[in-house]
Amino acid sequence: MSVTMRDVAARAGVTPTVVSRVLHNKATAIRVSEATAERVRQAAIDLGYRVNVMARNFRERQTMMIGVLHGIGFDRPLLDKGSRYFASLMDGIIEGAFEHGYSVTLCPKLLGQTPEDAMSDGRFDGLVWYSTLPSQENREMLRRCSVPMVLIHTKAAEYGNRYPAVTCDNEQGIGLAVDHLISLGHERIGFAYEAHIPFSESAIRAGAYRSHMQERGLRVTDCDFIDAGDLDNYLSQPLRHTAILAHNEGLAAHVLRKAFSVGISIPQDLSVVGFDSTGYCEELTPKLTSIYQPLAEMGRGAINLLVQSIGGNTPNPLELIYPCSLDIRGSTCIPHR
Amino acid sequence: MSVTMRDVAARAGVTPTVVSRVLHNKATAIRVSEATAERVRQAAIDLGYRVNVMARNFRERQTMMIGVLHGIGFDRPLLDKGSRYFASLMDGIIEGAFEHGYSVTLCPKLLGQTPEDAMSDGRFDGLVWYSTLPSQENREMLRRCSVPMVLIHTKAAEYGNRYPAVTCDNEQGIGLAVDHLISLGHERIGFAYEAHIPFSESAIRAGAYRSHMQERGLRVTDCDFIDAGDLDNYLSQPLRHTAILAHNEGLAAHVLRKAFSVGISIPQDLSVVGFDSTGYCEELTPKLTSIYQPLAEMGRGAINLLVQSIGGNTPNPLELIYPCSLDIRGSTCIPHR
DNA sequence: GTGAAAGCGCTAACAC
DNA sequence: GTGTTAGCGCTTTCAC
Repeated sequence: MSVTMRDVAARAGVTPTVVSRVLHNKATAIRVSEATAERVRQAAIDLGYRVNVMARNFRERQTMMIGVLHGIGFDRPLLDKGSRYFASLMDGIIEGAFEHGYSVTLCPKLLGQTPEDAMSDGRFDGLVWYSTLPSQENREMLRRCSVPMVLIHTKAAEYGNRYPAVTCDNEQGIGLAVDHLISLGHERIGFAYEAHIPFSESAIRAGAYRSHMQERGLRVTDCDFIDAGDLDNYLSQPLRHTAILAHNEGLAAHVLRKAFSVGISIPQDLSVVGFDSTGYCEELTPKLTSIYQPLAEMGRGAINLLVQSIGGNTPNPLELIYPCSLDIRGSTCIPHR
Repeated sequence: MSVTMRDVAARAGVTPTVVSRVLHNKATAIRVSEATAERVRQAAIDLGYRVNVMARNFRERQTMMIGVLHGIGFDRPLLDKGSRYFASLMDGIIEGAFEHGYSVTLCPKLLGQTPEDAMSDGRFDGLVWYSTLPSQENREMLRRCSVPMVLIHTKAAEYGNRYPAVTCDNEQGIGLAVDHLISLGHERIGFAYEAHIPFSESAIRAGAYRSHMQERGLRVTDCDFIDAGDLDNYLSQPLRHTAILAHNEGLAAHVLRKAFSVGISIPQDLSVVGFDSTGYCEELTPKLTSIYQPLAEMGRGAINLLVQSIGGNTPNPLELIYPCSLDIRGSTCIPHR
């Protein structure tokens, strides 16, 4: 049916071996005469020959494909609404991968019958894991996986330093936000998060908030942690805080909406700071002041580490930590009282 | 190195053939005794056997992969800023593909050395093409491509009805928007688009605007078409229109921003209607009234057609046209004069 | 410089 | 029910 090397070889009056050498630019290294090479090339063009990538992948045991386990443990869809978190990361990943000659496959669900199949069946040369849920099941899945992998938004230590990992500097980022609010004059600052979902970064951010507040001489009690599920209730009572720091931009946006619906003015009545700071923050009303983590760059950084792993090298460094900055927009101001 | 069928066969005391049959659930069809089957399964588990997907793909000549040529001819990145057009489509495509057992690979650039390689080298069982630029180069590339393909946002006729295609009903959508504006009392309605980019849909929408206006007894002249590049200039002069219809939501958002920067109030001074109506419109200020095309569903629909093609069937229908609706938000109101 | 031969792991005719 | 055999298209020793 389709044109193979055999056909090209026949037409050029050589063997498939030679064709292989010519078509992969090994002709000079493994000595093929220029005349022969030219004949082979011409034959390939005449016949409209194309390598069969699958045959080559099979033979070479590499696919030049990177799988992105995106959205494992999340409700889909992920790109078309709300926070641009995944979108930003994906842009960086796709770009980084293509620079190294890899293409990127999105896996909203796991491929294959079982988790192990999914990931270690030769389909991908490497994997990007960015489920942020450190469940026992995930841990088990990763343990069984024999393919190079990079973790995003997880500390390498969390999985025994067996995989390279990329995070932002959550502590520093939270510090920027707390200091910003304090410098505006806020003292009663709450932290909003989704208590029932054990995001590992969320816990880190919560901890950073607590310790940074205390360093600044501000008391933190359990009442200062606001669960996303309680937001309605929280906002319907007299406000306990003059500012809220949310663990990500999606939740911050949620606070904005809820506040609007019950007549609380942002930022006059309540300052709000988010985390992530993608284009989404620009689109909200008011525009959301947010801790910026360079997601696209983190995606590219993750690919760099992964490519090292795939090449058989120990990624260096094993962990890439990106500093955050603070994008001050319209959702924060000095407190009214 | 890794465990193969041979190993499993040896351990179970059978041949690879039997293993293949058992592990692909053909055991009953091709009669394998339950006892043997069980032994094989156990051996596979004991050994931690996993199919080598590449070997299978090679052998079976199918990869269960769909390639999405996204962003060909566009500046990257595409997901993290601005319109959610691509994001919405991708969500539908990914979801649709997974329902059929396919995974989705994103190709911001073409793979391989030449365009033909890129697409017909056995890597993908099918392709989604959603470059919206009907350039000669694209046309040539598609002509050479021997892999099943589906076009999004292009009429099948534009490529000789050789590929199934998915679009929205642009004429009907534009009609909804024009009628909405007319019913509010607008008569001077302009159409904004990017004149230098030959989006095929853009031209269709422009044509639909013209004819629908005329049907409603409103005159359209060349002055009613506003080029994106001229927006600054256009908005700095006395407004020629009371409403602007933009060819997509990205450009509509641009109008919103420009208007804001020169002190034109939307919608009081100028009503604005976009096209697409993704989550992006909700996030803008004011929220953007927009013609809705069901992008995620269109993505799924495209995959359905593609899967039919891959299966060797002529997609039926060859063309899927989705009706639009109108999402009225805050960027339109009655004209002041 | 070029070719012959073997084999990657899997599947499917076709025996028996 | 199970095994034998051949081969998908490619690359890579190793020989000449």
